[in-house]
Amino acid sequence: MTRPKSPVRLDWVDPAVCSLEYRLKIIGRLPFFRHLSAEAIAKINPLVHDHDVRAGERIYFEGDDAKFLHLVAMGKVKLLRVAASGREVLLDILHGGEYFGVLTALGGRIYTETAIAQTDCCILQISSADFEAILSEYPDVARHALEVVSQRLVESREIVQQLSSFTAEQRIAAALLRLAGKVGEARDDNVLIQLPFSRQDLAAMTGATTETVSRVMSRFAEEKLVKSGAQVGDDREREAFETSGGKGCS
Amino acid sequence: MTRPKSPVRLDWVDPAVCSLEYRLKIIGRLPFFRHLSAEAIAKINPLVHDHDVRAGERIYFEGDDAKFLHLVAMGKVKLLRVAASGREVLLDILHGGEYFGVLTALGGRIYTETAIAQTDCCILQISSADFEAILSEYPDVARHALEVVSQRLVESREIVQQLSSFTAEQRIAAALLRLAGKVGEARDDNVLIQLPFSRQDLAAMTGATTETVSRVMSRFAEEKLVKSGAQVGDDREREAFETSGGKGCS
DNA sequence: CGACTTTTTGAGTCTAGTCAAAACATGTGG
DNA sequence: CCACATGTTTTGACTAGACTCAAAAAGTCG
Repeated sequence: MTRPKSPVRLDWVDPAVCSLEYRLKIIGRLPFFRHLSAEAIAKINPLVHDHDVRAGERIYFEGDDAKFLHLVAMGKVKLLRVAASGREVLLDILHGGEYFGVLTALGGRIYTETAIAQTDCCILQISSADFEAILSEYPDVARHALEVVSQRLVESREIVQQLSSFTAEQRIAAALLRLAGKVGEARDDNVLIQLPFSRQDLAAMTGATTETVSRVMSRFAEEKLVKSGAQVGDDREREAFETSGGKGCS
Repeated sequence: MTRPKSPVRLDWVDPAVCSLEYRLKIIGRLPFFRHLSAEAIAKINPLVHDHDVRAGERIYFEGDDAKFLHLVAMGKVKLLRVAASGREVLLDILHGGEYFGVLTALGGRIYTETAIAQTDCCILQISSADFEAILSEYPDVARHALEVVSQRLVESREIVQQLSSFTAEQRIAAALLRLAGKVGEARDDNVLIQLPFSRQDLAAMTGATTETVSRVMSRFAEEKLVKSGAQVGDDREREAFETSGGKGCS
């Protein structure tokens, strides 16, 4: 276990949340299924297996047989790949309602990245075969999924552009803004990113080294652009932005 | 016009190819529609507008209103984004049967990248509204599209990993292998990439400068890993691989 | 042939990586 | 509660890979 346990559980998973009584509500709120009728949700419900995962645990490994489609019911999950050099590359951080695993379901494929619980999580799993059946029965699900995946492709290409054309400083700024937009909570005139998120994670997200991230973050802190740390009682790690614009962070 | 016209048209678009008589056949071969019945294709046919584009011409610009879904019937199209710094980033090179434009159709979005004909092309276009209608009428189209987009997401993330963890040399090698896999033609014990493809293009594809690409390619040529040039009469530009494995190109 | 573009090569510089050590946290057991 | 072990972050000095600038060489086309 490389990550120390947080002093406070940000996303404490109350066992009751994943109990049967709440599942219909959670499933019905997922982007994939939100548009479906209550009866349809009830029919899908028994196909969904829920699974509690503790922070730091692997949900699956790159290369494993892709038997399930996964949906984050609660908590945060990170997707990463490990290069031959041993370098970890953080591809995405997922939270409530987002899918991961494989949508290229036809044919038994393998996972192309590793999924790790960033916080304690509740994960919903649907077998590839069952998801195929759902797609056949409710064609609109495929259209919603198409929307979600297309959006993700656009984001991934945005990252490709940033990796190709930004300096380390710009990439780190862009990554923080991305996180702020995704998991940030508005706080007066700044944004709080409440995540157990190390310099290593940020380095893996920006194609930089931890040392470089540390130096850049120190510079940002000096310029009063961000604050970070496990401050203010309850928060494990936070980044608070004051001005945006600066440093040409597109 | 930054690119000189090629002495030989690699993908000369015979006007007849895009004539009515051939359209049904072409449309029926697209991955999106391949599985449909002849009658379905015939019904879709009138919704498809074909459009000849000369090498170097812009098909649309980043930021334009996304009114159409595009499909490459013939030729090669490159997708790129231009960073604030002016740096071009080449995101993908598309060929026969591949889509481009926007699949996040619901709601009038804009194109997130610029599309330029790399060779003379024949492009099929379907308006967003018509494509929506097709998705409703033939739900399997959405599933096939889902498959295609998911695959593209996996590829994009592969590139993210490479940009994050590879040296310039490795990125260039990986890009060549990617091109070889996609548009390469087997040739005895090597692969021919028959494309009008400048050092600039390769630089934009790998997040390197033209100078670095030139130096690396010279080194590869020295080691007899690749040959390149407008040699052998008809070919405008070619990369021929002998050994693969080398240099840790994953 | 001569204008133009692309590619190659060279020299100098700088960003970010590497290696190493100190400072800081966090959690444990005496 | 303190001292220690473990892991993370910060700082510093050095290095190197890739960029910039500049000019020559090679190709392309009218």
